[in-house]
Amino acid sequence: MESVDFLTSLNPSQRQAVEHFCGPMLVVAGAGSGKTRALTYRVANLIDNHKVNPENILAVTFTNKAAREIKDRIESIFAQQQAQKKYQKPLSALEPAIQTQLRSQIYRKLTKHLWMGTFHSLCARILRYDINKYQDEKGRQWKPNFSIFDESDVLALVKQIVTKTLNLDDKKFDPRKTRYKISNAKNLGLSPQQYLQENPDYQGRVIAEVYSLYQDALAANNALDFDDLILVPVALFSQNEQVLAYWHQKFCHILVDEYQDTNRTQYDLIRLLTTNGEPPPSFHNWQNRSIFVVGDVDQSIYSFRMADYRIMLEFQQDFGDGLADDDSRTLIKLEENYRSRENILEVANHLIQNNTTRIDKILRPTRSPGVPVCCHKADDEMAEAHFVVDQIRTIINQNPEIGFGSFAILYRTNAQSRPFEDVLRREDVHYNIVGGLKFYDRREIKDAISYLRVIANPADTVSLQRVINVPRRGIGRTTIDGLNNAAQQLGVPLWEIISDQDSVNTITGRAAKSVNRFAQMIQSWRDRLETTTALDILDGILEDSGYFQDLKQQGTDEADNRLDNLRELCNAVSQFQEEEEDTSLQAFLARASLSSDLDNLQEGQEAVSLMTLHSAKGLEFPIVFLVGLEQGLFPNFRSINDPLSLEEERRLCYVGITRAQEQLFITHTSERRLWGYREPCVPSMFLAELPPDLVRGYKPLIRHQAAKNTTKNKATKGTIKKSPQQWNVGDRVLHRSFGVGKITHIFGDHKGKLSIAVKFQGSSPKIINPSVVPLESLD
DNA sequence: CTCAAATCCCTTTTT
DNA sequence: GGGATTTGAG
Repeated sequence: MESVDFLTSLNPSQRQAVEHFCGPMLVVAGAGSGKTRALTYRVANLIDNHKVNPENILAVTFTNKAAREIKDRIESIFAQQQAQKKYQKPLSALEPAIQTQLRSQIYRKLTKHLWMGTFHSLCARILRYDINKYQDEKGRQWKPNFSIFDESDVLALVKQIVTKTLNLDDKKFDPRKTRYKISNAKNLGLSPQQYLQENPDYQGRVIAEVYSLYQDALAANNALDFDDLILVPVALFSQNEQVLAYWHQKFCHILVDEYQDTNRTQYDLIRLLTTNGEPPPSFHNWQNRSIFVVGDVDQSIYSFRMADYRIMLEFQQDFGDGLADDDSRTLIKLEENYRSRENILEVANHLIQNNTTRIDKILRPTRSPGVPVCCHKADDEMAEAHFVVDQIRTIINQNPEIGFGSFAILYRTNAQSRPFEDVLRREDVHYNIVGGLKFYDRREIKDAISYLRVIANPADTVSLQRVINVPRRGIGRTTIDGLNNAAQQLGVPLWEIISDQDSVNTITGRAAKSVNRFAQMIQSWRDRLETTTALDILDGILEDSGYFQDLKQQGTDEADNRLDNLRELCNAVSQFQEEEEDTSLQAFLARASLSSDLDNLQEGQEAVSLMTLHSAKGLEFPIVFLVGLEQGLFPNFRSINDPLSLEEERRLCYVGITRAQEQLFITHTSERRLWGYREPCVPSMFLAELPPDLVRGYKPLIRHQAAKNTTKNKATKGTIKKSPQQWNVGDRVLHRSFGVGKITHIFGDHKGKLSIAVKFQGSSPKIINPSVVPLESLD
C-alpha cells in the first residue's frame, strides 16, 4: 500500500505528532491548532504506515460524538485511498453505491475494531468482559449484566441511606453534598476505608459509612455508577495481574484527547494499561508501544468533577524524558491557531494572561484580523435575547449565504437558555438546544429504560420499584413495603420475592394477583432475551405492560408528547441496532446511560445552537454569542472568592471566546430575573480584562484610565504600580492568593512579556507574568 | 390506593 | 418562577 498522502496537508509540528510512532508523547495543543486532526491522522498513520492492527489501538475522546467523528474521518481517508487505488478516481467521483460499499469495507476491516470512545464507554465495555473477576475489599461482586445508575437513581439511594438507614439529619448531611463527596472520593480512587483513613473526623466517618452502605446498595442492585465505571477497572487491574496483562498487551497504542481534564482514577487507568503496573525503568521498553496525549491546560474546565490539569503537567516526569521544553523529544507544541480571526484570538490571549497557573505557551494567529469583537449591554435577559436574535436576523439578511447553523449562543448555566428559546421560537428561528432536561431524563423514557433494565438485570431493585406500579396496576405502598421487607429479611433482591407466587400470596392481600401477573410478564420477556432484538423487547414490553394504552387513553397533549418521545426511543434502538456490532439489550442500555445530549447534535442542520460553555468545548462556530457576562453569573458567585476557581471560570471564558471563527459578540445585562426576583447586575470582571482597543461597545469604568495608558504604549503595559522590577531566581515573592513563593525559573522576554516560574507552598509551580499578575518582592 | 394541593428545593458546570 | 416530592383528604 502506498504511503498516505494526507501528511502533506500538515504543518511541521502537526506532522511530527502524527508520524510519532513508539514511546511517550505529550502534545500541548492550543485552541484551534488542529489537535483533532493530528489525533485522527495519527491513528490513520499507525494503521497505514506502521501496520498496527486497529484492535491494538485505544483512543480516549471526551465525548462519544468526537469518537464517532474521528472514526468517520478515518473511514473517509481510507475510502479515498481505496478509490484512488482501485478506480484511479477521487471518492466523490464514484457512484454513491460504490462509495457506500467502499466505506463499509473499511468499516468492517478497520474502524469497527478500533477501541475509541469516552473513558466511561470504553470501561463499560471492558467490564462487560471482566467484571465477574472482580471483588472489592468487602467482597462485593458484580455480574456482566450490571445496570448503570444515573444521577437521579444514585441520589435517591444516598438519600435513602442518609435519612432512612442511618436516620441522620439531612440538613447536616445533605444527600446532594454527600453524594458529591462520595463521587469525589471515587474520582480520587479512594475506597470507603481509604476515605475514612484520610477523613477520620466525625463528618468523615459518617460520609465513609454512607459511602460503604451506598456500595452495598449498588452491589445489591448489581449496579454501578458513572465513577465506578472507571474505578472498578482500575481496582481490578491492580488486584489481578492476568487481567491487566491481557489488556496491556492488547492496547499497544494509547491516545488520550483533552488530557488536561483527566482525573486521578482515569490517569491510574492509563498508567496501568501503559506500564502493565511495572515501575520504571522496566516499563521504559517502548517497543511497539506508545502513549500519546493531547491537551491544553488553558482549557481545563472540569475540576468540579475532580479533573486535575497537574496530571498533564506531570506527564513529562511520568512517561516522558523529563527534559525542559526546548530540549524535550517527548513534547510537541501546536501553537498556530487556524480557527479564529486574529482579533478574536488576541482577545482570548489577553484574557488568559490574567491566569497564573499556565504552561508557557503562545497561540499565534494565522488569519487576518476580521471585525472587532462586539460587546452589548442589554436592559434585562429578555432584551439580551432580543438583541441576539436581531443580530442573527440582520447578519443573515445581509449575507444570505450564511445559515442558522453558523450561530451559537453560549452561556454559563443551563437556566439561561429559557429567554433565548422563547424569542427564537416566537421569531420562528430553528434552534438546537444541548443539555438542560435530557432526553433520557424524561419520565416516560426513564420508565421504559427501567423496564428494560429489570429485564436485563433481575437484581436491579431500583428500576423494579420504579415500574412495578407504572402504569397503575393496584400495587401500592403497603404491598411494596411488605415485599421489600421480606426481601430484606432474607437478604435477597426484591425480584426473588416477587417472582415467587407462594411468597407473594402469603405476604400481600388484594394486590397478589397483580404482582404475580407483573412478575410473569417480566419473566416472559427475560426468557426471550437471547432470541429477540432490543427493539422488539422494548416495543413488546411497552405494549404488554399497558404503558402505551395508558398514554393513548389519556389523550392529553402531554400524553401525546410522551408517546412521541417513546417512538423516538424506539427509533434510537433501531438506529443502534443498525450501527453497532454488539446489539444486545445490555449494550443498548449502556449506550443510553452514557450518551450525552451533545452526541445527538447534528451538524449541517440549519439551526442555531444553544449550549453551556462546558458543552461547547471542542466545538467551533463561525459566529458566537457569549451571553450573561455578569459578576456572580459568570464568573459564578461560588467561584468569586476562591482564586483557583476564579481561574477556572476565566479558562471557561477563554474556551468560549476561542469557539468563534469569524465573529464574536459578548453581552451582559443591567438586571436579570433570578428565582423570580429582579436583581441588578454588575458587568463581569472579565470584560475589564479584555483589550479595549479590540472590543467595541464596552468601556470599563474602573480601569479605564489605566487601560488607555497601556494600550498606547504596550512596552510599559502592566507595570501599573511600580517601576520596572528586577526578578532573580531564588527571590522570595508574595502573591495575593497563593502567598509566599520562591522563583525557580525566569523565561526570557518574549515579545516583551516576562514569564517567571514560582513554587508556592503546597502547590505545583506556577508560571506567572509579573506584569499582569501583581507580585511583590520580599527580598 | 389514588389524586390533588401544599411544600420545598432550586441555579454552576457533566460522563 | 417552576418542577419534583411530600402530604392529606377521599
